[in-house]
Amino acid sequence: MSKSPSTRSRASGRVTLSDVAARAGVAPMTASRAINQPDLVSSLLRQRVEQAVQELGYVPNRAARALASAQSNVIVVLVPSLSNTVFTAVLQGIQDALDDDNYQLLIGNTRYSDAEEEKLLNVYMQSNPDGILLSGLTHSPRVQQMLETSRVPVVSMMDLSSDPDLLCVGFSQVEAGQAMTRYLIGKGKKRIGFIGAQLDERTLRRAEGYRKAMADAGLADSRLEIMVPDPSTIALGAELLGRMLAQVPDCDAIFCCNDDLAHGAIYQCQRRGIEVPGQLAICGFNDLPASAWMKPALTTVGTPRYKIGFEAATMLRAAIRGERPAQAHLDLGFTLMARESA
Amino acid sequence: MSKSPSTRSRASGRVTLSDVAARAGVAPMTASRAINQPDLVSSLLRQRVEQAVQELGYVPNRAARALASAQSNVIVVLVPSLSNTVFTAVLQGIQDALDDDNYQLLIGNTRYSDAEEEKLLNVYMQSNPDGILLSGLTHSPRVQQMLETSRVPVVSMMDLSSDPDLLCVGFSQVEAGQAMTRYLIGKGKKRIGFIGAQLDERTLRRAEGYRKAMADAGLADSRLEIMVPDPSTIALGAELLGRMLAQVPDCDAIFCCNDDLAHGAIYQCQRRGIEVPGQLAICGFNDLPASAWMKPALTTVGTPRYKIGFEAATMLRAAIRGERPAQAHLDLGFTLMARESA
DNA sequence: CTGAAAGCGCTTACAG
DNA sequence: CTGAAAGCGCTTACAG
Repeated sequence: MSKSPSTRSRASGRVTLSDVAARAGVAPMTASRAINQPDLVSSLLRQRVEQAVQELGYVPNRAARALASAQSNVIVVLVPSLSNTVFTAVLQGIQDALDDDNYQLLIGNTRYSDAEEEKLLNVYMQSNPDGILLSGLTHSPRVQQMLETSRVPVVSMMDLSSDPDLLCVGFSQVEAGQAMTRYLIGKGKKRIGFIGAQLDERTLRRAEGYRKAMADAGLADSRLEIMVPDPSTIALGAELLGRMLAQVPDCDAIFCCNDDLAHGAIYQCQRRGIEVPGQLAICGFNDLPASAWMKPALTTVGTPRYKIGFEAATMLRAAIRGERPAQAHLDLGFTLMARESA
Repeated sequence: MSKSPSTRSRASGRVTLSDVAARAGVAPMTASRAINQPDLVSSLLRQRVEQAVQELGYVPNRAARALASAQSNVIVVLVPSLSNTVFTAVLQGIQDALDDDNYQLLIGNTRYSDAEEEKLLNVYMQSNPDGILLSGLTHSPRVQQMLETSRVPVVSMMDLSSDPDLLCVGFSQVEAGQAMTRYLIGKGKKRIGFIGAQLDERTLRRAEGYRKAMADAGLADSRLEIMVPDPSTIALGAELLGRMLAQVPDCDAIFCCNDDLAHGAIYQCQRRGIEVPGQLAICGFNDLPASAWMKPALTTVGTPRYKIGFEAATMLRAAIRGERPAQAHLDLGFTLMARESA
């Protein structure tokens, strides 16, 4: 195995490429090639190396490889939440797109905090990533600076940027918010409330779309908006429904910024004996699995989250190879799912 | 900055510790200490180094550090799913427990597959992890062998092992399945069906508990069990409810191996006009957020998933430091949540 | 408290 | 197709 450790040895005791080479009777360089570029090695030596790898149980040291090659094969992914299935679907898409590429995913959970994002990126930059996938378009100045000076390829997920130089994959959150609001207006609703939580970028954009549509229809009224920074949960949806009805008793529809809130609002209506959509229409955003099944089935906006992850990772991979994507902004659209609740 | 690259230079162009040292007028070793063990450096030199770090925007190279120190500061976490909130809660607990420890989490999604787990572990072992967190107790022989030969500390999450040498944090899935079944029996139910999907380790153990309780009560009947390998979803729960009623028309209760299935079963009952729990009692497992809110509120088993992650990471951290935990098997228990549906 | 030397385990860049 | 030399950017292990 390894040379017997001298007094000053710092050897880890693990099997190294040199051990494999020695056993196979070749130079380390040849062993390296036999493993990483087998076509460049004669089949005889390749077999001897492969056998030595098996016999010794050789595991390559990724740190050494990264250091020598100046290539980490690491891709950093930053998402605001791991408990929100929207982002776990995005992650699934990313993993599927990168499946056989030997990339190592460094997944960071920013918890909807710019400061946390900055902290995570700071640490992850130490791994010298080949590429970075970010959620959303707005980031702290220091994050933007880090990204610029590092010159690492970046793809932003979820929304569409107005900056033509930025690579992004998603859909227009503003238009989606607008489309849902128009749908409610088209149903004859006049007093349409908007419930927003978390107040992340996407919620703010959806609210922007809501406001546009309401203003266009001459229905705008700031009392119809309830915006709170708390995380979106079913419990919060139930609570905010109550607050909305107290504040605007003649409210005839509520647009919840996501399905969790909408579920809570509907459950609360059931408890209070409010008929949905007869007395009050309720709709959500994202089309979670339960939405199609609950009674009444939830009217909501279907979003291509899995595909966003898949396409963003695909775009990033191309960018890492130095290719320019055909379109820097990939619009994956959204789907209004008209069901029973509105 | 860096020495001007000679013809044979392989320098990455990034700012290195030597650049910082040169700027601060100290040896690289002193710069290293000023950054990593500031107490060992005089305040004058420390300040000069800190300033150089700022001015140059130095980012340490983690690969170089790992190679030189034979310490990766990487912890590998393998979970069977990222879309199941049970495991995202576990991850949250892990992250919180490891927050300021400068560990880098390598999160692998095994997708409930032993083969995938093996593949992931194979790749992640290349990062020379300091410790490993695994879900479940059963793994492929090659995984077990990899873990043994690597001598890396491992903590298993979710269930309790019978092997005293194995570190684990969780609760008895068998006992939990048994407890829920006894609860239904105590409610006077005689024809209690069991619906299991995915057929992962935990589902099989819960089924084992169900069988024990049924046998103890003299109620065992293999036709009452429906086990399918498909992933647990609301849609599947709806479908399997139908299959169960077709197969066992006089069924008076159904124990679903998790809440997703139970939600689907309840929604299906609503569609079919079956009264829950009057005509048919339904219960689940895990107590997802929606379970307390839906009508009827779901009777289920509350599980300490966040705490499992937190405690497992804490135990692993101790093991990495070479400490033996007070108890190798940490039982965090479970809670029967008796609500409306059963 | 500070630093010169050597080494971690690989790959690059040559040369043959 | 094969290999000897040098280097990646840090830290260990000494020595002063």
